[in-house]
Amino acid sequence: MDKQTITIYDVAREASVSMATVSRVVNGNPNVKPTTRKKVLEVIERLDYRPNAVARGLASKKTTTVGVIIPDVTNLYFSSLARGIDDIATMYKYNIILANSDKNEEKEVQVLNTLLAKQVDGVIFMGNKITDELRAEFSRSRTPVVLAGTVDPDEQVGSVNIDYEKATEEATTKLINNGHKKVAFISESHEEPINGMYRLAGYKNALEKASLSYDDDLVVQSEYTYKVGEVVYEQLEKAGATAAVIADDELALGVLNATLDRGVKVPEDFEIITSNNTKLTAMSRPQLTTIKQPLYDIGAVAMRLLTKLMNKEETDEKTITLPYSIGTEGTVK
Amino acid sequence: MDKQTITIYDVAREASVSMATVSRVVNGNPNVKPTTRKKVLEVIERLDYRPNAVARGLASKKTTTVGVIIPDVTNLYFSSLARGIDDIATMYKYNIILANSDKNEEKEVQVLNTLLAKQVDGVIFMGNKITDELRAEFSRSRTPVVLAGTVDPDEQVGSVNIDYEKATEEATTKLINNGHKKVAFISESHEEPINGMYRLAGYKNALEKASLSYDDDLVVQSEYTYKVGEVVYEQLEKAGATAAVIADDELALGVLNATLDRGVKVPEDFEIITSNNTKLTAMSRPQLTTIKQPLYDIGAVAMRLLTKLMNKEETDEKTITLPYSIGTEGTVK
DNA sequence: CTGTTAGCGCTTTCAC
DNA sequence: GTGAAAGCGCTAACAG
Repeated sequence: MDKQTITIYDVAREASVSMATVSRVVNGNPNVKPTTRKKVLEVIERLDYRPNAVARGLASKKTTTVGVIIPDVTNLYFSSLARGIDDIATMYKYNIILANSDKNEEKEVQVLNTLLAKQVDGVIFMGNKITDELRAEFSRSRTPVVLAGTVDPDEQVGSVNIDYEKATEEATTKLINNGHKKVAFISESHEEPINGMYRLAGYKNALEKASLSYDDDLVVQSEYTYKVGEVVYEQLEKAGATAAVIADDELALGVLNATLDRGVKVPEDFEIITSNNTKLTAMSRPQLTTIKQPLYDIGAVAMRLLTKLMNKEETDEKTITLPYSIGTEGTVK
Repeated sequence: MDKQTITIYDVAREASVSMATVSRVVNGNPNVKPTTRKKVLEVIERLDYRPNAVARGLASKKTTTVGVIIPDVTNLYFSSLARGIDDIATMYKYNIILANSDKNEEKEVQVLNTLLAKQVDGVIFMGNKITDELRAEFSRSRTPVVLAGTVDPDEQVGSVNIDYEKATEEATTKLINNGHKKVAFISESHEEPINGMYRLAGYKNALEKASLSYDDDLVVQSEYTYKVGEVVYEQLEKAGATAAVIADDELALGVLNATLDRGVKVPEDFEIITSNNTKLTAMSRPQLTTIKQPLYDIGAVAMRLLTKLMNKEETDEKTITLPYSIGTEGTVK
């Protein structure tokens, strides 16, 4: 039925050695006489032997694959992180099982469980809020977990982020310094720690430092989609905002275009700073100013951290904060 | 060391049945007395038993995971296909191992091999040209393969695409009908069958039907990046083009912005039709007209086809062509 | 430096 | 309807 699959045993027989020896040469174990190694290698070549990673995984209890939970691959913010993750994973000989969660708590738990059932050596999680259930699953398994672009106030697992509070404060301040008195803040639900705890706090800090009062109408919670740009802009207009810090690039672009479509001049009459530094920010006209998060690096560093955790290496710090700046992209790759 | 992992054997003992029976209830085999099933289920619950998918994979020779080779997840065209793939995969209880290839032939072969070593039940390939080496690997393994958004003239494996030739012809004709005499055609290397064989042919067909002569200067081969838009636009300007069919959305957006930055009116003085229907097309100002490929569906149908192949089901047709249209996106999701 | 021997945790005949 | 037993293909002590 299945194509005659050749096993380590076949190689051993043909090379007149034991399977242990074959295993050794396959795994690069130095304790093999060069002559023997050569002989085995020849047979492997001749028979076109390919080690079965599943069998190896069962025997060694290591699968060299890590699970990656992502809200949506078609979201440039997350796919950029994913790219960093995959590159570093490949560098360390890991593969990635990618699963979309749509930030749906039920799916997240469900997917985490199938990942663990598949014996992944580690998990990288991107999402929102770490629910209690999720946190329980994380600690129930001994599998290391790293959050990328995702924070958990209860810092039990590894994580890589930027300082959202400071970044948002800086962005807001920049707008205020540009003369805006009514700066709006738009993000998804404040239930999410990144928004509710950090970004919002940063926004408030900036207001306070500038002695501006906080106005509820200037704080809008919205889903992160391009198409709601219209609606959001109308709310901002009604509230009299002349500038906005927006937590998502697609949404920011939607607001930008809605603004332009109404003949409002950007940035002269309405100024926007967005937060995710995806390539979209460089593709709009005018270009969007953004909190320049090192997207690829967040993913890459998260994966690197995970490799350390998987190897039980000493790690100085499990909660990593990467630097950011604010500006426009000069060029996109 | 490892957390005391509980196995099927523990469950069997606790439930006073054989592991065969436990296996049966776990796998929903009907040949189990309801009472027994209930008892086993209770023990599973109590012990919090989770079947080890790796062991299952080794014993059953099925991993319920498929490999997905993608040029770059951060490319919206491909990530949209990937989303369709993952959704259908999930629906059929498969997981996806996602690997970026950068369209690099060496990486493609390398990654395919590690995927096969991991005993994936099937492979979905997105890329360019299927090199001979790749084709050899495909047929050497018994693992079913489906190409998504990728054609192989030698139709040995499954594939899902649109009719690139007809679509490009239609796009070109549309531009010609809008009064353009000098329509350019921009794509990546003509070595790629999609470009060299189909799109280019479609472009030529359109010219011919309109009795326009083919002009080499109007045919540009360029990498698919936003930033080369400038350079490409300059070539088009020099060649006197007043319109262009562009094979990639990021590139098209680059050209669009370069055009606008020069004060040229779009579409009045320069008209563009792009080809990939990514959300970028709706986010530009003006919006880009595009060949509206059903991106998500291409991925979804490819995955569905793969499930059939993996189950050795009868399939009417392994080469699937999906419909397209030409226009602008009214709204983006 | 190399071989022997147990498993890894589960599926799958084959009996009963 | 249920159990016993033989692997799946490989790693990892443990000898020698």
